[in-house]
Amino acid sequence: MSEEEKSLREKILDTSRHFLFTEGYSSLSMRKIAKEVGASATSIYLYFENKDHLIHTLIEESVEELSVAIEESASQKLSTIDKFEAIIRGYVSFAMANPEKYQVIYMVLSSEMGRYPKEKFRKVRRGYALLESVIKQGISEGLMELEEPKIATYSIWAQLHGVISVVQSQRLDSRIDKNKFIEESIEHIVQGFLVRITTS
Amino acid sequence: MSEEEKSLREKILDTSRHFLFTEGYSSLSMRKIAKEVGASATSIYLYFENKDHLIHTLIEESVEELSVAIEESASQKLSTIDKFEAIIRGYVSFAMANPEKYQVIYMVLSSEMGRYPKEKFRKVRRGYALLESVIKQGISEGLMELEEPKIATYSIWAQLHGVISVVQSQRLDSRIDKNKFIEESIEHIVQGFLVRITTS
Amino acid sequence: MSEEEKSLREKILDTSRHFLFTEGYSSLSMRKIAKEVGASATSIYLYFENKDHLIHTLIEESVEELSVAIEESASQKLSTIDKFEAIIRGYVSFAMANPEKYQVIYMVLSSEMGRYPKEKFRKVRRGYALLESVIKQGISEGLMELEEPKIATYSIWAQLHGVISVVQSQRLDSRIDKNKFIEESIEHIVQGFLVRITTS
Amino acid sequence: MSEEEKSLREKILDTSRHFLFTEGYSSLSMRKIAKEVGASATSIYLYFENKDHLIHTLIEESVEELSVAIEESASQKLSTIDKFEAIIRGYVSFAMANPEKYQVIYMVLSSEMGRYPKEKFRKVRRGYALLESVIKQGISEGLMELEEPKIATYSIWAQLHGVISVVQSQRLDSRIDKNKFIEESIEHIVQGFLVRITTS
DNA sequence: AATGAATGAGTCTTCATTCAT
DNA sequence: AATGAATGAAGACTCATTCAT
Repeated sequence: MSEEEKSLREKILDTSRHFLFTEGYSSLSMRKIAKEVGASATSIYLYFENKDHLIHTLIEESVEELSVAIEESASQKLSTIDKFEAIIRGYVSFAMANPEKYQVIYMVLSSEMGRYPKEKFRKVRRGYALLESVIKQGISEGLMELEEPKIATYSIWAQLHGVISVVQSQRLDSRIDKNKFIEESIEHIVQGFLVRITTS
Repeated sequence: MSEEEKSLREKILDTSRHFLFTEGYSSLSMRKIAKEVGASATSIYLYFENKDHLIHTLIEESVEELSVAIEESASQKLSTIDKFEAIIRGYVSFAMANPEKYQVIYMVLSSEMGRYPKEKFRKVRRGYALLESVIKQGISEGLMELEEPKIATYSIWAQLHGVISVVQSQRLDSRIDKNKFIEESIEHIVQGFLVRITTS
Repeated sequence: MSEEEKSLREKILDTSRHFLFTEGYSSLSMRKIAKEVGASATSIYLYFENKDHLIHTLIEESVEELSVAIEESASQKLSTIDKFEAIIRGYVSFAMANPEKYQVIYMVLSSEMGRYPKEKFRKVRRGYALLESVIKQGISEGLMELEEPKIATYSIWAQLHGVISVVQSQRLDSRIDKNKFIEESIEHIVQGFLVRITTS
Repeated sequence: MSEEEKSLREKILDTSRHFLFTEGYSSLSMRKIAKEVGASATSIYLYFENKDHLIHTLIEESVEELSVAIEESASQKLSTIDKFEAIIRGYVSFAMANPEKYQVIYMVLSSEMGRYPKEKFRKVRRGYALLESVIKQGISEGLMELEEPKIATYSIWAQLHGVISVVQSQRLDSRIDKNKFIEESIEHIVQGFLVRITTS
């Protein structure tokens, strides 16, 4: 019973996420989802109050998974510098391994769907908070020289997002190797924040 | 007469761009546009063959303006390092001064609207090409130490886009000052690509 | 329940057929049909994929009914000459008893709607084939003297159609009695194909 | 001046007739016509009050031409039997030589466009009247044995129309040669009306 | 737990026609 | 003689959602 139930719910979420990824918000339709999962359109309403709730659930789950991924990645490291990199790489790895889930987080939040309840954003903050604390630690250890750790946190996030989204939206020049592009971008971003005495 | 004429076409473009910015592609409708400009929906078809053409025009114009902005910004500088920074700042300045036009370029190109004619993308490349050439010059002058200028070009672009889009989509923490955020981000991005012999 | 259900589909078909007959293909509209049957335009799409499918269903059903009518009419006769006449009269009787269904078959097939799937025409051939076989039999029995039975078959069909369509499209002189006109026309057509040794 | 004028008017008529023939009444549009003739849609209204008037003109002209063709054809013959056949062949020849003009007469008159002013039909009668008078003559000469010449007239007309329309609407089996089909049909139709003592 | 029937509002687009020039 | 601008009405079709079962 609850098995079957969960199964359909899951199928609906997966299908919705996939459509969102491949065809965009504007052509996401309850009927298409229903058809794809092999149920009636009405059935979707048994699990989700309406289209917005369905999408909100999608976002929520993705955000949660991303947060967990980052936390796990960081928890395996000991030194501050390793944690710093682990968070960054954890973020990118999640995005590349789960493009559909990653995209859902950003795609839908923009202008298309402003009604996403603000309180639910708390969860998103978990990741930011973790990175910020590591950066603060890094400053105190002299690894970085930053006046505003909060700004640095958001800036790193933003730059990473830019890099990932360029790759995932296929705007990257076809002659460029994706992995190399990502690897080099990460290095540049990290370098941009580290104190550069190392070379001396 | 010719004043009035140009005016409606322009009004349609402005209104469309604005709706695209505030409400997204999915809720952009010919009827809404018409209502907003105070004309009948039919009238739009006097100036644009259909919805796609209208949007393509929007994109084309924005891309063109952005390209021009970057080129002008760079042309006023002499040294390579100044040109490098001028391109970056020209890009960001355009984006911040014309958020709607900037967003149009990226928003609509994603999955929602894949049918944008590939040939028209040539124009977009103009900016990339300029930055790439400056980077190559920078390498030859020993300012940067990069193996793949093309990757660097795209990486910078991507990072800048990430920073701008975070600000424009209002995902930035409300306690952070936008201008400061942008300024610091630019500095970090630039630093990430320059040779750091300075400190030695 | 299942009564009501079948009813709406049927009502849609009947109404469509009637509109097609009275106002022609060009002014047949989903909205009008919906209004007439007392349902929303959307509801039509519950029973028919689109306008074309609706019309195709109409054609298919009419063709089928006509075929059956002809076959039944012929099957009740024994001699070749009787079968020959029975087919002709069966055709005409069906057309006169079901003018709307008859017209649907021809009206819509013309240039207005070329996209009727070719394979579905097989059914139409059933009637032709039957008449052709009877004519061949008639030739072998010396009743008719024809070199090309296939041409004769189509010619009879065409002439009958001309006669019926003149009547049904109300192009007949108002002073002429319809039934008499049809009766005499049939006789002339039949005479045109029989060997005229009788009088000798 | 009147040269140019007539030229555009003529072009409009020709184009309309052609569209009517190739695409049917439902997709005949003032704008398409205008585009095709290289004028503005508005210009059509300089020559024709509205769409209906345009089509009526089309019909009127075709009817007139057909009438003339039949009359000419008949006037060259002396004997009644020759006149009889000449009318029939004149009708068919006109139809086959001017399919677009022929189709206009029948296509549009049916249900699609019932509003064609009844009085204008007088002209159509000219052809009927001629055939009827020849048939009456034929009866008095003992060539035909018919009680109702008016019915015979209409019946011949109807049969011929059936034959022609089957050919022109491409409903004829592709294995049948058109000319042979028409020739044989005419012969059968004629035979159906002649007294058959001749063979004895 | 699941669905078939139904719909009002909305989508883009086309049409014949008018009006001022 | 000719036209560009404009529009109200209508076209087919899609959508999210509700309701009774």
